[in-house]
Amino acid sequence: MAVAFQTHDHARCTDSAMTNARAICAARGLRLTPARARVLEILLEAHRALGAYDILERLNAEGKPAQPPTAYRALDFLVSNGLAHKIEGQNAFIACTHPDRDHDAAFLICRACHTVAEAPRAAASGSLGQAARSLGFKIERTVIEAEGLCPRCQGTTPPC
Amino acid sequence: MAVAFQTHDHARCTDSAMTNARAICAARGLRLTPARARVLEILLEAHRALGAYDILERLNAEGKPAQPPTAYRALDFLVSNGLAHKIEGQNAFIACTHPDRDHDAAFLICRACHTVAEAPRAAASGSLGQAARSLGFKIERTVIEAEGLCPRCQGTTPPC
DNA sequence: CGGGAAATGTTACTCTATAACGTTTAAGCG
DNA sequence: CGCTTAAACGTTATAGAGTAACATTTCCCG
Ligand SMILES: [Zn+2]
Ligand SMILES: [Zn+2]
Ligand SMILES: [Zn+2]
Ligand SMILES: [Zn+2]
Repeated sequence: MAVAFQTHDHARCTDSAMTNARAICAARGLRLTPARARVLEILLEAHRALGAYDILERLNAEGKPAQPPTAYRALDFLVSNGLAHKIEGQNAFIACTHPDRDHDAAFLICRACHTVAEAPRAAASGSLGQAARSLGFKIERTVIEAEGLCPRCQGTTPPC
Repeated sequence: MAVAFQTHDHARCTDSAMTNARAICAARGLRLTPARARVLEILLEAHRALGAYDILERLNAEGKPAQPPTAYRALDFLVSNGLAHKIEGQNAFIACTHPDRDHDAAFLICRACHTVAEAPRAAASGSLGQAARSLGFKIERTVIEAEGLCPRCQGTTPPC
């Protein structure tokens, strides 16, 4: 975990993540189309959060002129299937580092180098500070938001 | 705490919050100007997160034509001084329910009625789930983001 | 092969947020 | 009190993020 904070063989890191993503999609009957795969690659290469328009720029730089919906559709797919996450505090997206299952996650985001480490959700269920401390990460600001149903709305509202 | 989930005398609730805000600003030498006070009132009355443009609409409805910077400046002031918070997951703002000090906070947001309860940061340092359970809130999705300095960037980067 | 659903392309638009600059207001001081 | 100066505000324009709507293509499945 938190490989992002260590120097590592990043080409390998990206490759194995792509292979893993393909396997996951195959297993679940999901279509990792070229457009979606390319966006995931872009996210994996960056190893940090990218805005939808950053991704668009990269796509356009490759000769394929793309409009916003192209990027957002791919991102929606990746996020809904747990292959990427949205960093709400930055309106940006990042590839998931352990996409075994649909999951919420907790993030440690460096404001200096912009590296993002994803902590398994369990670490944050307990104390986020603990996870940070064990990584040597110094927290300056947190965004903690839980969405769901309040006591009054339970039972009176459809589950989705 | 979490008064938002209970029916309560909301006029009183709003009044006392405004009085409190005035006292805090006086004590800290901050200027709670009419524009800022009005935005805070609007937030308090709503008792839920409002977008900057929702606030603008209300301001304009009162005969004072206002442009975006007017709302954003007031919101920036309120947020930097701990009198309001930004809900990143919704690009929206909410009045703080216990603005004794500058603080991060954790939020429980009902997706049905949009009520927002602010849990003291301490509750989330431990387990957010625990705080939610004790309120009867059913969590469906969480946004947990910590910003700060990663091990590599500490010492090499100015503190602000 | 054909029918239908999923995915894409394309255009236009909405919502969110800030830059930049000039004017007003008001706190602080001799 | 009148002066200085910084903070606050008004205004215009523009940047950045996200979506609606509809036509077209792709591809799965029978
Ligand atoms: Zn890597
Ligand atoms: Zn993940
Ligand atoms: Zn608060
Ligand atoms: Zn509710």
